Amino acid sequence: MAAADRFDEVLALLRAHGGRVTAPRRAILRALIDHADHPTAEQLTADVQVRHPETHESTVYRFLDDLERLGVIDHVHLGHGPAVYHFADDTHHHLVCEACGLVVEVPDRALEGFRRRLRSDFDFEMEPRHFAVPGRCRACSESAKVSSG
Amino acid sequence: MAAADRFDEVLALLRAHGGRVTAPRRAILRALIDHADHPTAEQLTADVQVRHPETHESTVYRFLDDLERLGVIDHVHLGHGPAVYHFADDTHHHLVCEACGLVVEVPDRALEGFRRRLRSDFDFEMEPRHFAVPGRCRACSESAKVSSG
DNA sequence: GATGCAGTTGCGACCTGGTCGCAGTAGCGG
DNA sequence: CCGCTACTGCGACCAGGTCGCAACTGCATC
Repeated sequence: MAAADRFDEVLALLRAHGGRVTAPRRAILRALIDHADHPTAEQLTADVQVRHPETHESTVYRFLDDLERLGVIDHVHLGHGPAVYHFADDTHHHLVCEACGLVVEVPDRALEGFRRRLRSDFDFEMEPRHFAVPGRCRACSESAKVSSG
Repeated sequence: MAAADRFDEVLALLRAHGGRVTAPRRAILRALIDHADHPTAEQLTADVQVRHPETHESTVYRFLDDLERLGVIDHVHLGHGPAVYHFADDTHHHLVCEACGLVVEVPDRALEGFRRRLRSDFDFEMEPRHFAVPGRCRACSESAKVSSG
């Protein structure tokens, strides 16, 4: 989806649900779209405050909550530290290296075998959208082996 | 391992590393051993304070950190909210129902297929010891289907 | 283009979960 | 039973986020 389309589409959806389009909301949505990767609420607040320094963090949190309720975005906890946000139509999961913080995105279907196994063996429906799967990237896992061996 | 053995063994290990055995530490370790499931630091503090009300939460956190550094215990984040603690020799992983909070323990080997897949396809070594795997238990996943359909 | 009112805002207080510096206390090796 | 040093209780502090409130403003209506 083109960024301009997304911008107008989200605002239309917001209005359709009785929400109002305000200057802070435009700026926050713009910041979300402009961030290619996974921004935190703090990063988005900082981006918005470059042009609108009076914008308060609580405004950002509240609008992010609204967008999440509308199904526009999701938030993910990558580990300790703040949550990150991304558009909900971008359906992937996150692997996070606990050593260097690298985030690897994996498509949902990569989970299918494991999900089936947990379903049949443990009556559990895995859904790691809200929390990332922790571990080590190859580089960190190899350097750990070298330094400890 | 019998509880009494574990108690003495941990204290011996502590002393072997230059640590001291104090009344608060005995009480915290006792509370850890007496908890069959996965207590939070707050629960352990409360348990200890039944008999030793002067015990401070920071003492509990510090001793838990020490025990973790000694490899005696691990902490796991089950989701939002406080971390829980368990003995490190009890090597399992945690599936947590995000709806009802149910914790399912799974042995490490249940992860092997998925771990191999992530390793070969994404150069990633999954190690979900420090964060639980989120999802829904069977009951919650079925009641969600009913109420939404 | 003025009016009204509900949705939104900035602000500051507050919350949870946890950490830290400090001065005083107390293990435990000698 | 001394003395060194680890440990303790205490309170302040921190990150990340939430909430109540009074003021403001989008926007539907007239």
